Order: sequence, then C-alpha cells, then structure tokens
Amino acid sequence: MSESHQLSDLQLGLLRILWDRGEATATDVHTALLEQDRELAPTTVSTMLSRLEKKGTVTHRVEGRQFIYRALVSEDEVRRSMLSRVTDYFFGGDVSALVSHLVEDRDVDPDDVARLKQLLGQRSGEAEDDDDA
Amino acid sequence: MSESHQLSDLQLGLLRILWDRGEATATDVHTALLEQDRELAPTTVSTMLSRLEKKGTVTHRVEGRQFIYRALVSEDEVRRSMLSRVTDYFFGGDVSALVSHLVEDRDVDPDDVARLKQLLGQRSGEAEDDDDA
DNA sequence: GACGCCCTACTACATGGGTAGTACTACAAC
DNA sequence: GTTGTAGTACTACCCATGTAGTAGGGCGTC
Repeated sequence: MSESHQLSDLQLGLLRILWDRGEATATDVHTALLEQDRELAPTTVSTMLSRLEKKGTVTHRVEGRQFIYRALVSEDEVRRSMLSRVTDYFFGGDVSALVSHLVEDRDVDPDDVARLKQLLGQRSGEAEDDDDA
Repeated sequence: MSESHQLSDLQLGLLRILWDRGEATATDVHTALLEQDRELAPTTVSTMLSRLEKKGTVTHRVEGRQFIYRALVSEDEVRRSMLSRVTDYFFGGDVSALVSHLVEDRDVDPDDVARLKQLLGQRSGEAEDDDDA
C-alpha cells in the first residue's frame, strides 16, 4: 500500500476538480480548468483523463453518451503520499523535523503560531497549552 | 524566483549525493547509488548528470579527465519548492494548515510535541518579521 | 609504442506526459 | 432522413525521463 503517486501539476489539477465535485464529465473538467485559466482543448482533457484511468487513478461510469469520471485515489491518500516523499527525502522520515522546519522557516503568522501551540497542547494531552515550556 | 523544481526520484537521488558530498564525480555518484541498491549502468548516471546540467540543476568542473559535479540548486531551495507545492495544492498555501495536518494526522511522539511547542514559543516571541514579500 | 582501461560524448529506445487533431457515433433539430 | 453537434476513440507529435550501448580520447603499463 501507500503507492507513490508521483503526479504532475496537470494531473493534480484534474484530480482536484474530481475531488471537489465528486464526479465530473470531461466537459465539466474542461470548463473548470478554463475557469482556472488553464486553457486546454477538450480533447486534451479527455486524453489526460483516459490516461489517468489507465493508471487506475480515476474511473468512469457511462451515462448516456457521457463519461462521468471520479477519482479512485483519495485526496488524503495523495496528500499523504506527497508529504511522505518530502518527509522521507528531506527529513529522513522524521515528521517532527519537517514541522520544525516549516515553523522555523516559513511565514507562519502569530495567530497561527498560537493556534498550533494549542493544537500541540491537545496533542500532548495536558501540558500547558498557552505558553512555552 | 522560486522555480518549480519538479524533480523525479532519481534526480533527487543524484542531487542528494551531490548535496551530501559537495562535489562528486560520475563514478562517485554511481558508486553511492550502488550502495543504496540502486543499480544503474555508469553511463546511465552520466547521462542523468548531463541532463541535469543541461537544465541548470548541476554543473561540473573538469579535473584531469574527470568531471566533478556539484549541485547548482541548494537542498533548501528544492525542499522549499517541493513543500510549497504540497502546501499550495492541499492547503491553499496555508503553511499552518499543513502543520496542523501533520501534527494531527501523523505520529509525532510526545518528545517532539514538547520540542515543537518550545519552538513555537520562541517563534511567538519574535517581533513581526516580514523577510520576503 | 601498442594495449587496454577509464572517462566522457553521442546515440538509441521505451515510456509517460502535455497537447491536440481527426474520425466515428449517437442524439437533436428540422 | 439529413445535418449539426457533442462526446468519445484513436492517432500523432514533441519533450523529458530512465536506461544503457557504443564510440572516441587520454593515460598508465609493459
């Protein structure tokens, strides 16, 4: 289990649409992409969807003449897989090292810091959830 | 800045070796990969290194007959880029949402939780820092 | 100085992604 | 029924990647 899910931007984009909608026809997907300024020919979208289907990432059912696609991998699964990749490659699989990095490195605004501290407080069960140790 | 750095596993593997060593010949890289049970023909390694060079990801200097490669992108840069991708795709760019997810979802042991809380403590002590914008 | 080894350079080929055109088909409209 | 249209299927093309073979050039060894 926990397959690798090495997905390109476009593939993720398609999946995002399917995840958000549950199901969608090729046309739906095409339209949604247009709304994101991703201008592709309808056939391109169909091609990509077929290929994803061949890989087992999505599937479709038929309704009239239309194919209604839905994702076979969950957003959570892909997220997890992509995060694992980063975690494994850059933090030797140590999630807390990744979190440290994120907190140290990137702009997490003060409100978020507070929120996270609270979260960690719950997480540790009891310890002070409001102040540093 | 902040290019996309969409890198494959093998490319990341090569870069990791260069990052760890600073510099390495194709042979060094090949050997290192073997030690990781990644059995590739020496020429394959060379090919990949050349291609990475063509893309501007690595460079080399010549010493005698050998090419000594080194990375042109820093580990930090790539890590940042890959994390951004995950963050953007799955958390709408909200780093703290990602951290929440990690803390909630994955096994961060109590010691780490404590460590993180301390980190957040320091973090919240800082004045407003808008380093990049 | 000929031989072979160790490099790099060049070439090759398969697969997959991104992109899209054309062909075929079924339904709708008239 | 003919035609238009919408939708899928098939085909194509280019580029990147993974993989590796072969060619060519130095250099060390006898």
